[in-house]
This record gives sequence, structure tokens and C-alpha cells, in this order.
Amino acid sequence: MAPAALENTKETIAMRVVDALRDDIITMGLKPGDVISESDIAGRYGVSRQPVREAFIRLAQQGLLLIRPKRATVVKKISPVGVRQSRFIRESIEVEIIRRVAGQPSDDAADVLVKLIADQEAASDAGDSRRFHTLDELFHRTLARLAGVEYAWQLIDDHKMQLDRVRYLTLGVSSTQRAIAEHKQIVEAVAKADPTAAETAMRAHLARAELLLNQTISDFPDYFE
Amino acid sequence: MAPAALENTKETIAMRVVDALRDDIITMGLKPGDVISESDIAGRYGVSRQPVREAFIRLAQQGLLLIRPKRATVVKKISPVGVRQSRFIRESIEVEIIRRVAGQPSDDAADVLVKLIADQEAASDAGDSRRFHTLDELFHRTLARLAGVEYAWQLIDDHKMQLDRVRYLTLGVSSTQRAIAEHKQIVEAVAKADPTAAETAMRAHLARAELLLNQTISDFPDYFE
DNA sequence: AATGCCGATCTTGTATGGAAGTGCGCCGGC
DNA sequence: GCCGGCGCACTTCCATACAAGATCGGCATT
Repeated sequence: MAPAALENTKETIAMRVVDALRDDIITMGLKPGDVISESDIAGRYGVSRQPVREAFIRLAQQGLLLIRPKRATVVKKISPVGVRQSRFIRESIEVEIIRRVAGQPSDDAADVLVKLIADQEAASDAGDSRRFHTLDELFHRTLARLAGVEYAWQLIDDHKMQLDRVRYLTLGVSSTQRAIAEHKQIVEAVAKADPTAAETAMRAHLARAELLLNQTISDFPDYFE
Repeated sequence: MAPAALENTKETIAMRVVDALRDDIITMGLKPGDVISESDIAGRYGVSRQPVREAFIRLAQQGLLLIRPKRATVVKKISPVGVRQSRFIRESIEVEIIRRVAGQPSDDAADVLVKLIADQEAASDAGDSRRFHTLDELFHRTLARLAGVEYAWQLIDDHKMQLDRVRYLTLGVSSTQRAIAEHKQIVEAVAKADPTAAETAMRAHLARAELLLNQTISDFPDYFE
């Protein structure tokens, strides 16, 4: 593998290592169950063990690594229970968000959302599922912003990486078409200022993740606990 | 101040430092805005800088410290916005929880809750607000367990420390009597298997925190951003 | 007196060596 | 052949030294 020079330009080496490792983990360059060591990664990036160690600590707190003191450090396997509970948390919050947005609708809210969906269709037609994923995330974050709780979304983000790993495994599988259709239903309910319908649409939208999870577990059993 | 010998017996020194510092911060031994340094704390506990540094990193990720690279490390001031959004998250989740519990009631569920409330009344009568706080937390965690999402509560816990700092400042102020009365309403709704009433009672219960927050901000303005 | 430079002295960041614990495989005894 | 003890190799953990940026005050210059 290339030395991967840590191109990005954060302030400290430790932060760059964090970003590099997190990216490697989410994109399955480092697979769940892989054993890594400080000196291993340090050598790979051409830095000393110290910043690597600090990166390990950060990633362990984010639930991506498991540090077994004096033994080893492994890329954490994905916990189905954890993923479901993360989904529970996300659903709880997003339902509350969509209720608020639909409850006190502003005219331009719907406009912004419609435009986002148009972009998503463009990405979908172009077959760029990576970009679609980004836009999908932006869609949900925008809803949080419209509800006045953008900061809350940031908190979700921390616990969303488990979901992201699953999502990455299903990149080509998931139907962007259907996701877009569901997004449209949500926006429609918002435009009609119908919180109940919005909630229903949102729950249906998020429920699809459960199917993907089960599919992924049987496709990659080694990656799960 | 005493050297505080780090009595507890976690595996590594770094973990002990984390526990000691977190306790100091939540109990306001280290006040928001206080400037600390690695060598300062290291000397205070008689350890080297290294484990202290790692403790700083962990606490910074938990939002209790702010590391300003090459400058200093300060005890983070409490962010009113952050607290409100933490409350929003908690309310979203707890509402979802209480709906589930009230929606699929088991007979012994109410029993367990009633018993917990009895303990709370005992603690309240004894004027032991510290113990009451513990029991209050147990009450909510028990609800999460009954809903089958105990793990989710653990995630809340991480983002609840901001609230805990506020709560500590209001230890003698908050009315345990009223909290108990509200708990009773919640349990009553659960016993009747009335999710809507349970949700209403829960929202009312959590809403009181807003008043406490505002009160605390005017009492200790220096502790907030 | 006001201002800008400059260095002493803080801080955190990084590197490196060794301590302590764990696991695994070899080797000897049975 | 089987089993137990022992030591080597590996890990993370801690201590220490040094590097580099940031801050603040004194001091010279204007």
C-alpha cells in the first residue's frame, strides 16, 4: 500500500492520522477484526508512535477501534445491536425534527428541500452513488437546521459511523431511486404542513435501513460480532 | 488541595486520571473557564505528563475540556445552546421510550417503577438530594431498559455531562417533591397503557429543566459562554 | 508617551527508550 | 503422543527529553 503521505493539512499530525485512519476504516480499507499496532501504523505513515497512539485513543472513543490494554488494538467489529440502537436514536431525533419542521413551515423551507432532491436525482442518474450519499446526508442535516437543532445533528454524526460502515458495504445495492421517492414524500408532507404524515414518511424512510442491515449481515458475517 | 492519590483501581493511570478529573469538573472543583496544564495536573497527582495528556484528549472529546493547541487547556464553559440541544436529544429519545413502554405494558414494569418512586420519596424525606439524583437517573435508565434500548441510554450518558454540571449547581434548589409527583404521573400513564398521556407527562417533566437552566445562568453567569 | 520588536517562559506536540503485561510456541518431562 | 512450564516476541503503557508555536512583558526607538 502507498505510504499515503497524510496530505490533508490539519494542525497536528495526530489529527491527520485520525482522519486518515477513520477514512480507511469506514471505506473498509481496514476491515472489522483487523489487528493493528501503533508501530505498524506509525511506520506506514512515517511518523512516530506518539501521535498514532493519540489517534487510537480518539478513534476508540468513537467506537471504531477497540484497545485491549497491553494486548493489541483491533478494528472493532460492527455490533448489530449497536447499529439498531443507533438507528433507534436517530429515528427518535429525526421524527422530532420532522414534526417541528412540518409544524411550523416556512415557505422557502420546501424550496430548499426540493432543490436538494433535484440534485440527488442528477447524482442518481449519473450513477454517482458516492455523491448521492453526500447529498442524502445533506438532506437530513438541512432538516435539522430548519428545525433549529443543527448542533444536534453533529451529535448524531458521532454515533452514525457504525451505520456508515454498513452503508459503504451496500453502496451499489441500495436503491437511490426509492430513497428519492421517499424524500419526496417527506417534503410533500412538510409542504402540506402535516406533521403526522411527515412522521409516517420519515419512519418508513428510516425503516429501510433495517433491511439493508440484515442483508449485509448475511453477506459479510465476519464483519459483525 | 490534597494530592488525591487516585485511589480507584482502574487498569491504567490514564483512566484513573480521567475519572478523577471528570469528577472534579462535574462537582465544580474545577470551574468552567479554569486554565489547567498537563504538567500542572501531572504534578498534582504525582504522575508524568503522558497519561494526563491522554486524559485531556478523552475529556476534550467528551466536551468537558477545550484543548487550544500550543496555547493552553481550559475547562469548557457551559454552552446554553449545547445544553438545550442536549435536552432536545434527550427529550426526543425519552418520549420514544415512554411511548414504547406505555404501548406494550408488562405487569411487573409498573411494579418496578412504583418501587423506585418509593425509594425516591425516602431519599427526599431524608433530605439526601445526592441519593435522589442517583435514583432519578436510575428511574430514567430503567425506562430505557424496559423499552429494550438500555444501550441507547449509555449513549445519552455521554452527552449528559453538560446537564449534570448544571444540575450540580442546583442541587439544593430543585424540588424533589415535584419531580416525584411527575414521576408518579408518568408511571400512572404507563399503568393505564396510555402512550399519549405518558408522552405528555414526560415532556412536562423534562420541560422543568429549562427553568433550572435559566435560573442557573443568571446565578452563575461566569460559568456560561 | 506611544509603539513595535524581541526574547524569556509558558504551553502543547512529537520522538524515543524502556517497563510491564500478555500470548504463543518451543521444548522437556511424563 | 500428550501435557505443562518457560522464555521470547509482541503489544500497549509510561517516563523523559526535546521541538515548536504562542503569550506577555520589558525595552529600545520614535
